[in-house]
Amino acid sequence: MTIHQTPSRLVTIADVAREAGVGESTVSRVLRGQGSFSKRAGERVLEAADRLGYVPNRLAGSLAGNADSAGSQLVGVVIPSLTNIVFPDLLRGLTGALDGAGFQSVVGVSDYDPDREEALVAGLLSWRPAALVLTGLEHTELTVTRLRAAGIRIVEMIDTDGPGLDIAVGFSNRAVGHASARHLIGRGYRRIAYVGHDLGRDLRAAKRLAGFEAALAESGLALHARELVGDRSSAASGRAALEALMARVPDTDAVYFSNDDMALGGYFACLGRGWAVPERLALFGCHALDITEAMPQPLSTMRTPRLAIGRAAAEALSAGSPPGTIDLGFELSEGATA
Amino acid sequence: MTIHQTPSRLVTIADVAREAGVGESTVSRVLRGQGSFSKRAGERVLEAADRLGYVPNRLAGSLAGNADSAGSQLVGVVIPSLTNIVFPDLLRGLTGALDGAGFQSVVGVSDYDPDREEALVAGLLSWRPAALVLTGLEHTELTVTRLRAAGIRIVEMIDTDGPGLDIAVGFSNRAVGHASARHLIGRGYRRIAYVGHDLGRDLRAAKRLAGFEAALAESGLALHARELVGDRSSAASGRAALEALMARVPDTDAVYFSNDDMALGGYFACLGRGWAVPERLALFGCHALDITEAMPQPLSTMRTPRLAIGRAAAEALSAGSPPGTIDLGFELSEGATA
DNA sequence: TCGCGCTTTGGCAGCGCTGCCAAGAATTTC
DNA sequence: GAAATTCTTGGCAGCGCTGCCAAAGCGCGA
Repeated sequence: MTIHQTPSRLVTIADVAREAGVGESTVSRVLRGQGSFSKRAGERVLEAADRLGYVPNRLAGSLAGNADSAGSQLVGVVIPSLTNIVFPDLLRGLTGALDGAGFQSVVGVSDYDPDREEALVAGLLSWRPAALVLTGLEHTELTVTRLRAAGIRIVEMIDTDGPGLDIAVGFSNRAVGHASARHLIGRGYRRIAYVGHDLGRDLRAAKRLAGFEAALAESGLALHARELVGDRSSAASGRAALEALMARVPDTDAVYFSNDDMALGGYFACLGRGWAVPERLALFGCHALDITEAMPQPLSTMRTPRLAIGRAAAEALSAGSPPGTIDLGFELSEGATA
Repeated sequence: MTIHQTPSRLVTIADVAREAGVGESTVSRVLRGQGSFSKRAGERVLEAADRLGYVPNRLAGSLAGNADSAGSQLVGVVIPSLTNIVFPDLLRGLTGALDGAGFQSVVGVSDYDPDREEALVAGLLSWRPAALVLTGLEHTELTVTRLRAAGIRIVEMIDTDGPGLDIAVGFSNRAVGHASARHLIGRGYRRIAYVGHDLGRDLRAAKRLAGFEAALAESGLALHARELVGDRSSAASGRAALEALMARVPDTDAVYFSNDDMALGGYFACLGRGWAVPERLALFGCHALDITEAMPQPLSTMRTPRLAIGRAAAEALSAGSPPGTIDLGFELSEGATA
């Protein structure tokens, strides 16, 4: 092994062409396996490229390529959070499938802030991505304008309760909330409370609650109580919120949580206080996180197809699906807590 | 609002120059706030850019810019997993700080596979990133060769047990394992078992175990038993593995888990079986995930500075820190399970 | 009014790559 | 054997931007 000096200039296609004794275009064709070239040329180029340690410069490639529209093979992704495991799951499905199709993901985290999303979208667009994948259907006016002007494919993940900009992949959060309430009502619970995190920011959770309350109303019921924590969704918040709720409204017989991690915290509160679940208090979550399946009593929750959403988003993009909504549904995970 | 046709050609700097009645260079200077230009020119350019909805093309910018080395403002990131919350945490710290410094992250997930990492690194390098951020110190030979040849800054996160390529930010996994064992020994446990996931892939977990066993050996002890699941780390795996272990070696008095989520699964197993924690069985985890702090008995574990590692990585890059290792340490989270 | 030094400005050559085109080589057809 | 067809190939323009340079504009003292 030789001492390696940082080369003053990286190897370019011209270097490879010289080394292989062919023209630049030939190198380009061989390296992309496109167009026609002789076997001999192919071998020489590949050999030369290896010998020089050539790494193509996609920046240049994308710039030169089809300059009209989607130049690059980058896909911009904006998710609201990495804390809530829901979004890493989405990301996993997305990047997994995107990788397979030869795309790279540029990721931004908006922290549930529309203005932050706006800034991220602007930044991402400057890389001339082939497409942009966002979370949710709500965006600032400027964001929408920019997205329209960019003339690229847009995917909005996780929410199908409303018109999308281009392709929407997800499920109806309203329907999830509605079905959750139906389940609790069916089980005979009547004094049902809600425990959630900041609704102003997490609009999907707000939609679930709206669907939930609608179902209650259909049965002549109303939310027995609600306890909101300003914080982001977490087990600790769920635990604290449930304890606060029960101190305030002790005759509550079931609780609907904004999220499984909140519900897990609630379960911990019950364990700590010795409240029998579901006899004393029933718990119902959302999303069916892996963790809640390992609980002594598996959590009653709604399984949402997070991985599949990410994958479907990627597939819709690489397949060039027409605009529209792809509803992947959800499924009751019966569990043993409600 | 007018009907918006996808423009056949996106607005370029030349369009802005024409609209503003100035030269291209002036537009470039104004837009980047670099070099000198008159107030008047500045205003006209900004106005024109807004009017046309100009979005700079960073592809072109990076290509033209300082072509010698770190052209772009992209930073490549490779993490092994998004399932294990440890990595989203790293990513969060990283992207947060990187955003602040004007970088965008291109993310790849290697799934703990060195060959996959190799492919991802090759792919990321083709975007001529300003730097690359990897996880762990172990890479294929070809990966190392390519990284060296790229002549860019490299950060390796989370592991400081060995020589890094450039900048390493993290903590000593060996030391974590060692300290965990010291704690258990100090508490009087002697029949200590290990429950973990696939060690061949998660090399950091393997290093922790090595440190753990070394500490045991220093006290004249050895691992009482070990139970490995081929699966990835999860609460369900932890639960199943602990039950299998206890069926096999029932006199175990403490268990060291590869990870907090495995430990949480173990805790659930204890709850289900009615094993008193820590009297019948002590549990010790790793990483101090948020969730485990909300448990009725907080998990005894090691708090690792995941967010800080991501942040420190970003800062080392933007500050142009010299090569070397940044050890952020770790901290015992005493909890109540061991 | 002129000349000097400073600020401001526009033109132009690339950055590395791909698409297009036309020329040359190889192959086939009659 | 000549013409027609196909396959290979290299040259060159240009993607949108920035850096460099020289020219133009400006302020001010002599």
